[in-house]
Amino acid sequence: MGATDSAPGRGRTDARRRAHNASMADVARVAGVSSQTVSRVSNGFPGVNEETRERVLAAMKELGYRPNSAARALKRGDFRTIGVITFTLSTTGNMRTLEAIATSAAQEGYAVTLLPVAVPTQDEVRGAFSRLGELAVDAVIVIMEVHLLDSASLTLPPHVKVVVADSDADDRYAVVDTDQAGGTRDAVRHLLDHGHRTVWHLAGPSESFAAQRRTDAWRKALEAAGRAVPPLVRGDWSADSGYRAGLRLAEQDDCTAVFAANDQMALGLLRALEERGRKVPDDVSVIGFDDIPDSGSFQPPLTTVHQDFAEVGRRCVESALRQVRQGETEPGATLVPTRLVVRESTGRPPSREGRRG
Amino acid sequence: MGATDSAPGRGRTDARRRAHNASMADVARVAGVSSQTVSRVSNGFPGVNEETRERVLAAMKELGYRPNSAARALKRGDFRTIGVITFTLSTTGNMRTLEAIATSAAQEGYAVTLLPVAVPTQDEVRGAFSRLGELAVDAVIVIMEVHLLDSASLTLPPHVKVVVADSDADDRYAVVDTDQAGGTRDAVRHLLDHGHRTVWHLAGPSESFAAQRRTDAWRKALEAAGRAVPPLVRGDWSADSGYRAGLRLAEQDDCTAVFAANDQMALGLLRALEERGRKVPDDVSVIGFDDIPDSGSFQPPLTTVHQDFAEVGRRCVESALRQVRQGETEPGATLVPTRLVVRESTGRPPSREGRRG
DNA sequence: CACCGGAATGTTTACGCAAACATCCGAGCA
DNA sequence: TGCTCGGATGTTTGCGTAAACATTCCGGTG
Repeated sequence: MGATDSAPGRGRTDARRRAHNASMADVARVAGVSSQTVSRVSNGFPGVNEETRERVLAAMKELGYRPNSAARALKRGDFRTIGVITFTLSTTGNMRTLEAIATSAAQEGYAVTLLPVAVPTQDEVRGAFSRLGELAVDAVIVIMEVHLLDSASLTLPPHVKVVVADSDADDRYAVVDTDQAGGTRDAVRHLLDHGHRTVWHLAGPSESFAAQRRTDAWRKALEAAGRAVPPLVRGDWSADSGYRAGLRLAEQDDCTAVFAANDQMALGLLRALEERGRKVPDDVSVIGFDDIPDSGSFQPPLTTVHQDFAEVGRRCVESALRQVRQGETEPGATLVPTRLVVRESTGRPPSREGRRG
Repeated sequence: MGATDSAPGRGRTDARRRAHNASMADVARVAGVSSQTVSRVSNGFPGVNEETRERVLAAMKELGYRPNSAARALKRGDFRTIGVITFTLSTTGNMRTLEAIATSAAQEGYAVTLLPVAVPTQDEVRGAFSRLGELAVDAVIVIMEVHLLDSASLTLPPHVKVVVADSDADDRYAVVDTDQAGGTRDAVRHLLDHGHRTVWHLAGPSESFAAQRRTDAWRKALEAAGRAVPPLVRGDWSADSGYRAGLRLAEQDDCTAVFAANDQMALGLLRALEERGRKVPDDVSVIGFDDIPDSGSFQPPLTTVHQDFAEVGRRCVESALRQVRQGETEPGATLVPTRLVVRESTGRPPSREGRRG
């Protein structure tokens, strides 16, 4: 019953964290100015005498003043924050993109908040989108297959701007994507140029748009070159699925070149081929996609298509902020180019005799 | 003049986003109650007639009402947000930890905002910490070597709670760490149990505390078993550094077992040994640390120490929220156990003849 | 029948900031 | 001298919410 802390029953109003950061009013008092002047200094606005400004700055420093972002957001109507919706971070690509987003955003004075989606179902995604309304963000970047949210019932707060990374181009949104088709074309041509008659394809899961586009581009590149299109082999992005597919491919002795839709599957593929006694690149050439950091250490080092995730992230932020600042959405796609990284897993096909009818 | 409201030069006061989300007042008007009642419904407080509550809920739905988090934060004095400070996301561990943090936080109704630090220097880190004050977070989780911020000059807003993940135990903060020592001990014992006379160690960079602890534990485990402690070989976590170290290790024919401080270096090591004709596991056993997803697809599949990053993330959030809720810091370390995953890269040493003096 | 107690609901207020508007003051000019 | 003009600064106001406090209305009670 005793007044432990200070006055009894003082009825701490609101903020139980009293002893907290100094407010503008505190600074104003110390500096002997009005809080409005403090505000001007704090925001670097003109119209403050140099001498006054310094007095205010000194007071700020003395009190350890930090603007309260909640009050700012409430007053200004924006949060200086970008949300990132993602299903999983466990792919190199998503992660690197996220990292670039965070860095670029930070440079612009924006924070990044993560909105993880537990299961990639429409409901979950829709849930994430609707939570958005109360989630203190000015824009969202979606790193995820967007067909998950193509339902028309999707309602998201009208002021939240959306950018979609690395996914299908829904024309309602701004999309930033790697040039999947270009990268694939380069990969296929690289193999054909080495003399392979055709190129097999270890595709990613059919639900993935990125996988779909690589597959389409692969088929198109072969057709354009007048080559036969071998049957499709599918994996699920994992090294293990690549291994399993590799066991099957090792049986096809007319298979001299494989384009794997990502590096991890290529890793499994290499192991399967090795196990089955098919030498890479002497018997079979293998090319991947992504250029994950380890791919130079595969056995043999993997030739692959480098994706510039950092650039993707950067452009996502760029587009998001442009939309926020202009106050209007900006649908349309941006393509980030890829680069072929030639290492040791590709070479000429084995000489012809013995195969063929 | 003018005065219509949409007159030219209307000077929209504050929030230029007028047509925005409905506010409590709007809901109150529609439901025919006071905004306070709306607040009570919104927060699930008692003392509202069931019938009234439903009327309010209906109004909310009709208007698509979403509480404004800025106003909430301002009023309540907390942000329901956890910040994560990290240097890079490009290691599997950091990334998986981050993912678990985001998921756990979401379950508790907390958002996660990312605070990337460009360069891991003290100044940068200190900068990140001081920005924290205005950065709308109630707690921070640091995924980073803390010795970067051991400077006493580090001042962070007094109300922000700190949890340090996977790093050294500074007794000012709560620390959640993987049981590096235990995992290392298991790895070394596993090899010794297979009959190896001693175990070499491919260490991580000396700046890393995690690396340091693995090295210490490795040495201690060997000493405890009365074995010789071979010279230390150092890498920098990358597969490539593992490869380079592997080339050197391949020269040591008394080296029959290597404990690599992470899986990526083990990957490079495997390649180097393979290239030099040293069979794994017949000539040399290799064991890693981390159990990254691909390690089961290495050649051969890698025996390694599994780290439960998800659990680390979860406990970080747990500790952070406990601190936030109790309003006081809670220094002390928590250890998350590891698990040995035995695959095919470890076995008995080759028979002795031919070696030895 | 005046009164009490408590549930349901309403009114006031303040959170920290910044836009809008108001004021003050000295320099320049007729 | 009286006036305007513009830079420097102060005052008022409101953003959306929720705590604190006030009011209303009810059945039950002495």
